[in-house]
Amino acid sequence: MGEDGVPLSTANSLTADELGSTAQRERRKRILDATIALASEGGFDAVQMRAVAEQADVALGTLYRYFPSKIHLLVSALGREFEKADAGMRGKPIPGDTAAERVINILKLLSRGLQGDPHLTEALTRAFMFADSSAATEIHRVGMSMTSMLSHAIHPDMAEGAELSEDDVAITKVIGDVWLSALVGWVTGRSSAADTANQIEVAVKLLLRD
Amino acid sequence: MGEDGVPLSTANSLTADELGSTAQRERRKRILDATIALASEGGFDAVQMRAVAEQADVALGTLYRYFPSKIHLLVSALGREFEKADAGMRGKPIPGDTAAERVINILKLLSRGLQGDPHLTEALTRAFMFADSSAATEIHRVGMSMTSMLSHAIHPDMAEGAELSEDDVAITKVIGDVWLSALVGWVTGRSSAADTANQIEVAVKLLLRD
DNA sequence: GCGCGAAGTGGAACGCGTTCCTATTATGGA
DNA sequence: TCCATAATAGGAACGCGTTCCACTTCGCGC
Repeated sequence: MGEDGVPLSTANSLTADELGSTAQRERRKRILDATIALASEGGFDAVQMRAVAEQADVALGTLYRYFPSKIHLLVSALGREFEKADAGMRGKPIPGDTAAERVINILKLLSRGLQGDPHLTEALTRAFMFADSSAATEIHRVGMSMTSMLSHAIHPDMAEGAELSEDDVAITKVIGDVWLSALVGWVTGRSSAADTANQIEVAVKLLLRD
Repeated sequence: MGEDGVPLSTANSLTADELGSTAQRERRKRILDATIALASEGGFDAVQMRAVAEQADVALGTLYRYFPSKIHLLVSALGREFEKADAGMRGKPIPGDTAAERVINILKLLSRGLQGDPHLTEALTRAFMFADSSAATEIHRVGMSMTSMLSHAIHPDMAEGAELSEDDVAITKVIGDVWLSALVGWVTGRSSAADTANQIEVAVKLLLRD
């Protein structure tokens, strides 16, 4: 469905660009800000649609016009945060002599950012895990940010639009998978932050041993 | 929490063994059967607590007495299915000359079993992803089955209670993670069954190249 | 057999995601 | 400027997970 980035016409969130008026872009921003704020305070359960609407100063119906479900809303918020993180990393060199070290460092940075706000992380991860194909567009954007950050770590001096080798793509995917699983383990209280970090480190070392 | 297998006293599902009377064990079985049946027909959404109660011929309150939430219910059902699969594999030799081949084969078997019943898989995976620490006991059992099956594939001639090397444990965990992520991707409609199979195969080959 | 506490029944009620409807307000073209 | 149309407000209503409660039945020591 939608093969390569081009979304089908299924119920999508209104993206920032296709919003005509300034007022609308601001509404959208207010909604996402409210979402992040509530998630940050109380996690997934605290992001209640009525509460988001009220805090963003929009009607419930309007909220649903912008984001067709709580999941879309949270995944979109996650996307915005990831893009922020990705943008923040671009430019700055990543510390580490080998690809493995750099990948571990970047994931640590990300994790620290996330674990510094456990409730937010819980909310966003839960949403990501629960999303179905109707949120494919939003999820794809998150995946792109992730890939971008990891490629950047593996080949720091690569040009912006350049592509990874097939093997590197495969490795990137696996690392992303492990990271996601580890995050789920942490979010669901199955493993500690230290376990999580370790789990990722072990996986990266197994995969990037050259 | 509950470090190694010994559960804390948090809200647990009533396990099969600690159920005194035969009538109770049968009630529990009826409930899990109803759960699997409903999940198999219509997936996560079709497993409605009222419907489960009715089909299992049990009052709603009783259902909640046995399983404190829909998540506990589904994860317990998943646990039963995994243990069934694990038990079914024991004894039978796994085809494949190398550890990698055997692991891939066993995962294919599992996936085929699961993908043969997409709705059921969707329901169980969703539940697993959404479970929090209060379902730690049930989740732990699923993890044990998974580990058992994978160890069996890596070292087919190993004694029952024997333990894997540290490296093998790490590899097992990573494979489990990838499998879970791939499954989530498939369940949420982000990737096809073929993609999923391929994703796992690539990961296993990356990890078990000796 | 009797009584008592635990377990089960049946159903009302509550919370939150979601849908829907009507009234009001912005917006942009003739 | 005025009007048609879309967008928003405000809020009622519905579905399903979950909780609660009054009542009945079961199991077991006396």
